[in-house]
Parts: sequence; C-alpha cells; structure tokens
Amino acid sequence: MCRMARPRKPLLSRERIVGTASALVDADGLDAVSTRRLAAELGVSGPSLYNHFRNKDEILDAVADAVSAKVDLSMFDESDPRDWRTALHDWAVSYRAALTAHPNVVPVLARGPGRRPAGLKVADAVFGAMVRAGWPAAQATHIGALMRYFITGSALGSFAGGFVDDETAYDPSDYPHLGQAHLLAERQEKIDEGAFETGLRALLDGLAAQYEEGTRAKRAKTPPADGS
Amino acid sequence: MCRMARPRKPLLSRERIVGTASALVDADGLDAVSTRRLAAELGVSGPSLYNHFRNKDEILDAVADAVSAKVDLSMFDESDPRDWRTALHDWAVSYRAALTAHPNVVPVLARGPGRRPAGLKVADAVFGAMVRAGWPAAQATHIGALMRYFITGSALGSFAGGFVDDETAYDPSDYPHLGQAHLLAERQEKIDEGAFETGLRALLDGLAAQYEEGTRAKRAKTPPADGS
DNA sequence: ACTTTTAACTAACACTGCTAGTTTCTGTTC
DNA sequence: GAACAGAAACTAGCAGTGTTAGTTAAAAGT
Repeated sequence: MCRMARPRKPLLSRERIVGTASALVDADGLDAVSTRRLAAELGVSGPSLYNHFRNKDEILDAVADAVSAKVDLSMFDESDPRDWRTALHDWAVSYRAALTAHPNVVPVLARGPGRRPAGLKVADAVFGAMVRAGWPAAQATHIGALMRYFITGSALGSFAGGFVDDETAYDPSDYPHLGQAHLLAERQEKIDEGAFETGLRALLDGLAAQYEEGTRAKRAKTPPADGS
Repeated sequence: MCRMARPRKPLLSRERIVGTASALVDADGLDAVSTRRLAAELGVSGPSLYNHFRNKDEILDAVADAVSAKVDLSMFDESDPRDWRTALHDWAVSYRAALTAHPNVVPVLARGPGRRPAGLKVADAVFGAMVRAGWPAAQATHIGALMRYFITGSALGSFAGGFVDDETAYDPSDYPHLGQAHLLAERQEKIDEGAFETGLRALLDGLAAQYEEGTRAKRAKTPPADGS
C-alpha cells in the first residue's frame, strides 16, 4: 500500500494539463475550470498542478496559446504567392475559424498577446509580411494590431455573449428602430457572420486605399526608372 | 441600542451601489470587487446587496451600462447635420473615450450588449441613423455590430492587457521581425492609438466605397429624374 | 390596528486559488 | 553504491468567494 508520494512515472505533464483544461473549457466554459475540478479530471489531487504551473492564469494562458497556435500563417511565408491583401484576408478568416472552434477561450485571448509565445509569433508573421509588401514599419505594426482588435472583438462580442433569448427581456418601445426580430439569439449568429464579412472587406478596402496613397507619394518623391 | 434590522432611511439604493462599485472597479480593477468588500465600502454587511440585485453579475452589468450611457449619441439625432460617415467617426471616438476613461470595465462591456439597456440604446441609435442615411437595413445592422467589434476589441486588446514590461520575458530570436522595442509596454500606448486611428479610417473608407457602390447600383435600376 | 413587504442583519454552506509541509521516488555526484 | 538534491505526488488548511436561509424591525398598505 503506497502512500502515493511520487509515482514511478509522472502522472502529469504540461501538455496533459493543457489538453484536459482545453477540453474542460470547451465543454463547460471558463468558469468550470477550477484547480480542483481540473485535477480531478486528471486523476490527481488539487495542488499537484502547481508543480507544473505557477498559477491558474498560467494554465489558461497556455490553453489560449494552444488556440493561437492553430491559426494558419502560411500566407505570410516569403515563398507564398498571395499578395498582402489576400494574405491578410485569408489569415483573418483562419483566425476567426480558430476562435469559433473554441469560443469559451476568447475572453482570455482577447486581452492581448501578453506572454503567450504563439500569439507573439502571429504578430511577428503579420508584421514581417506587411513590411515585405512595402508598408512602413509603423503602419505594419498598426495593421497587425487593428486586425487583431477587429477579429477578437468580433469573436468576443458575438458568440461569447450576445442577446438573451427571452422575449420579455426587451421592451421594444425603448428601441424605436430596432425591431424585436433583431434581438433573437438565433438571428444573432447570421448577423455576426455578416458583420464580420462586411467589416473585413471594408477594412481591407480602406487599407488598400491607404496603400495606394502611400506608394503614389513614394513614386512622386523618387520617380521610377521606366519611362512611364 | 437597535439591533440594526431595518433602518429609518434605506442605506442602499441601486444607484449608490453602482456608484461605489464603479469607483472600486476604476481604482482597483474588476477582481477587487467582491460582494463583501463592496458592502464594506458602503457601510453595510455582505448579503444586503442581494436586496437590490439578483447577483454580482447584475451589479457589474449595471456598472458597464453606466459607461455605455456616457457615450455621445447626438450625432445620430435626426436634426444633426453631420453625414453618416462623420457621425460614425465622431461616435467611435466618443465611444473609445468612454472606454479609455474606465479601462477596467471593458471586459464586461466587450461581451456584447446583452441585457444592458444603454448598450442597446446605442445600437438602436446607430441603426436608425444608418437606415436614414440610405443604408439597407441588413447593412445598417452589420455596421453597428462591426463598429462595436472594432472599438471594444481595440479597447480590450490594448490598455486592458498588452505586453509585459519585462525585458527578459521575450527572446528576440523567436520573433525575427519584431524588434524588442515594439514589445515595451510604454510604446504600446502609442501603437494602440495609432492602430485605432488607422483602423477607423480604413473602416470608414471601406464602408464609404461600399456605400458608393450601393447607390450606383440603385441609380442604375431607377435612373434619376434630372438629365445627367 | 393588523398584515405584508422591505431592507437590513447573522450564520453558514460549498467552493475558490493557493501555501506549507510531508513523503517517496528519480537522477546525479563522490 | 551511498549520499544527496530535486521532482512530483500527497494531506491539511487558510483566507476569501458568491450565495442562501432565516431573523428582525421598520415602513407601507389595507
């Protein structure tokens, strides 16, 4: 009868903890992850987690980072043929898909890259590709940030909350323009999708216009060699 | 010596609770608001709050709604001369200002209008103004949503988190394009501001282009009366 | 004047993140 | 191979959390 001090083979590992924590978050939400419940799910007792993580936030950060790591970045490869606009578009769609797959993680992810390495890797890839495409460094930084703002903001503001599906909760006379129909949770999903697409397109159109403006200014300063 | 059952004049009111809760959030952050601490600050003991709110979340929702209520909506008045684009711009700036003034509330606010009446009032005003400006109803809904996504996402991703000001936290070789300088918390503030401005401009430019497209299509269908 | 409701209270429950201290196994070093 | 440092599990427990139940006395309603 062992008194269960240190096992022959480690029961826990960072990967295993992050894995079951992820599953727990996906299944039952962020609040369902308590150190004790997570530990129980791992067949282990509470404080053992603290041999592998400094605190609970570090675990959730790791869960969020695992989501970031699933975002496709191939469009930013030097060898990829896509131009900056399509690359940005495809990345945004892939990013959103990653968030939609794990909606409960979004609140953690939305508060910035912080210390999460995969999140920083994403920012790095976007920045590099934009600079290579001809954007000034300052603008390239801004683009990475503002795209993240829009994507995470859209993910957070939509499926991680939204309206309440209770007809009595809203008094239509308080909101003269909004019909009751707009408030139904069922409709909300389509609105989210549409708003994301419209916003993404507007964002890229607007950036393309700014890009045009920038290259025109540059051409005026250093006229091209070819006789145009 | 009264045994402090029911006082002559009510000690608590929803307004007073929301007020001190707001102050507490602003001063010490969201986590600093516990029912007991809030009650202590009000000179009252714990569970008394539950005579005025169903639960803690309802209190925080009310705090968030108070912030929403401070957003300027005058640009959406029927009598206001501003066109839809400038109105949208001015509103976005005012919205962001309200969030910057109370950064700790943003996480609550970012998860959608939910049951908060002031939040819904904002959505209603935007929707009404956009429809009046000639946007189709579906697009008007999308615009309200996507603007909110961008604004709250930007507020959340920046000052409510951001980078860690610890030089040893990041290994520059992991992020070939990002210089170490970009990661300093001090710089982060300027980046946020710039990213917001760039993004807002791009968003409005892009929407203006879509608007043009829409009215052109409409003109083609029903040609104008004047001989152009 | 009697009843109901309201708004405060105290006590307590189940749970939270986390620390301290203990035990036993593993891996390294003389 | 013995001694030792460190790792990885444990138990016990602390201070704090949101919330409910039940009590009490003043206010408001009939």
